[in-house]
Amino acid sequence: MGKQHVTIADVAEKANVSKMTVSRVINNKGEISAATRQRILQVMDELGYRPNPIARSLATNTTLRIGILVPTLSNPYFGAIIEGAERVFWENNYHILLGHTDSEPSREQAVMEIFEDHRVDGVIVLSARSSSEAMTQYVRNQRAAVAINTVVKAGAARVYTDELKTMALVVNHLMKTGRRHLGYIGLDINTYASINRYRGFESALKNAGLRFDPNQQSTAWHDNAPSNPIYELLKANPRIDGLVCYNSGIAARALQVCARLGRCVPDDIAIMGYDDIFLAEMTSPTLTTIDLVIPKEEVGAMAARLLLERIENGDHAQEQADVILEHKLIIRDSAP
Amino acid sequence: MGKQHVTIADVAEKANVSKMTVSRVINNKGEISAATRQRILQVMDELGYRPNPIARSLATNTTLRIGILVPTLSNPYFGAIIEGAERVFWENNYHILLGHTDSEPSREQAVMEIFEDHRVDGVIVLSARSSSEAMTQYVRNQRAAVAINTVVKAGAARVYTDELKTMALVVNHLMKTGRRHLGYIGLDINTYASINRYRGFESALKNAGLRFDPNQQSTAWHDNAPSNPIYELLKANPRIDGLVCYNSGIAARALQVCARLGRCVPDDIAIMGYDDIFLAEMTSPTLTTIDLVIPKEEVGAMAARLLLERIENGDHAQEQADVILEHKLIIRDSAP
DNA sequence: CTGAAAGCGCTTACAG
DNA sequence: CTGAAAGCGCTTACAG
Repeated sequence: MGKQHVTIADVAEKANVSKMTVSRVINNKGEISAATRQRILQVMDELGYRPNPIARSLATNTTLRIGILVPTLSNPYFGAIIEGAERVFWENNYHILLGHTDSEPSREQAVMEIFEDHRVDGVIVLSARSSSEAMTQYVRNQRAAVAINTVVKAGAARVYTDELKTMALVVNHLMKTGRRHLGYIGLDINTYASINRYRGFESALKNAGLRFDPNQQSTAWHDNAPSNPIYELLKANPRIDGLVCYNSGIAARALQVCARLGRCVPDDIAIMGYDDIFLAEMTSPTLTTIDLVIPKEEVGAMAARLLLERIENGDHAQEQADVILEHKLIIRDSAP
Repeated sequence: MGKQHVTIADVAEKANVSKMTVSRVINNKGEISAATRQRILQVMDELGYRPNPIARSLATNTTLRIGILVPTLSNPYFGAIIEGAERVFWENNYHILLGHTDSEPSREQAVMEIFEDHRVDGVIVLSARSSSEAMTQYVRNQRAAVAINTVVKAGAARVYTDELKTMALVVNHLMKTGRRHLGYIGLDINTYASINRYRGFESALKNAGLRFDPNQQSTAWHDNAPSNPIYELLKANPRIDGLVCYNSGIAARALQVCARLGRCVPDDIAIMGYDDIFLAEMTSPTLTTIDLVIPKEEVGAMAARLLLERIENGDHAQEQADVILEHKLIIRDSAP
């Protein structure tokens, strides 16, 4: 049925003091005699008093609540980041209001407005897809913000992956092992990562002196596509001897396609995944991938710390605190 | 910087009416003349008025907020359930306060108390590990509750998997394909699923007329264990010709162990996973598993609907609405 | 059809 | 060291 809650007035009455005095001991501020302090603490204990955060929020205009905007929870990538952030928030008595957009960019605005309405003290935005202008506006209406892999011009600390540098790492590895005809399988969504990973691949090829041939690339991967773009790509471009995949799930599918086409991995073709998930160790051959240098949980924790700092300093005027995340190679059998 | 918010008083003043009247149009209740209604709506629009849910919560003692207790977000199993629930809540204007326990049973109480403090209208509890008595108590202090794969005596609608029936399915499948010496690899945690899956395996063996030999079972799997319990088990029991694993991740590891031991899957030994994740299609051989008959998102959605019903009917006196989740076989190559 | 008053459970100046 | 009053932004009876 839910409990009957005891209020500050109940405590005040039983302890024979004013609500003001009770409030003082709750918040540990202002002078107060040791005796009454003790008495009040005891009464609070007897009555099982717990302050009502809603009333406090209304009075102080502060909520100890953080909004996290996330496209999906089915992807453990986001789960791990949120988990890392939550640990920091938990220690600091902040709680999380979930802002799930169900991977619909059109819901991002609604979610950000709900954060405003609920007066969250700050927001963390994960891989949002709104335009830079729109996101800058949404963020300006928040009290503090951290954007992870999300384009935003100002008003937020930004944490993002350096896809150009990462793709250079990938392409160099493939070059060093003798591959010269590189293909790419991307993802058909407009996220920061998707766009920049592809761009990074393109410029890494150019920097390496290789020709970038759009016909050897496909950004059309879709889990429920009627045709299989990996199959089409490899079939149409038999010269491809190194295939870079947007993520390790796609790379695993690429292994299956190679088996179907009778192309031997890694002898005929090297396959590279992205993100070192459990799956990467379980395929055969196992997948060579790249992974964040720091764990995803630590990315979340870092974002949380940045946000708490911004909440305390209380305005957006402070310098942009950009944090750039780097990747490292995890070499296994698909691209030794 | 955050926005300056306009209040009901601002609207009232500009529209030349009382706050009461504004409140009536916001909530669409009570009689009101079409003219003033129009005027107020227009003023609200001009001023960009949005009601403050905190103030409303304080006044109505209702929050449109749901607490979800979850052990971890790194596991997409929970992510999918929460995602399904969120879609239902979103449609009904409820929002989610995240109650992450970081897989620490000791945090469950704290999280449930935070839910109380924040006056959530209801809670969903996922795979909690507190004792049945403790959980019953925590749940009694909430306004409404749904428990998924969590032991609780009363006060909550319960949604849970029928592990006995499921294990009968698994064991029968292995029997039909000629396996007679079955082993089990469990997980070393005290969850509803972990305990009952093992029990289910035991009773399925007995019902099938097979001997249950504790030495052929291991519940000690741990991702960071110094030794590999799968290896130990198979090494010590070379007669095992069918291995049932607590989940598909463990089953994938078992495939690796078999390769190491030179045991051919499925000829020498059949391997069964549990939960049909993407990984199960990507191993070689691919994994035979079982999976929920309805998608995990639907489990979440169902739990959300149950909870909303209970919130509306507003008390725990109503009958226990137990929902039992069934599984089906997904036959692949590791146990054809 | 509309409004003045009180209240939800806290905190914030301001007095003493 | 302690308290009376006002206020945070809403809603809920109660009047008229």
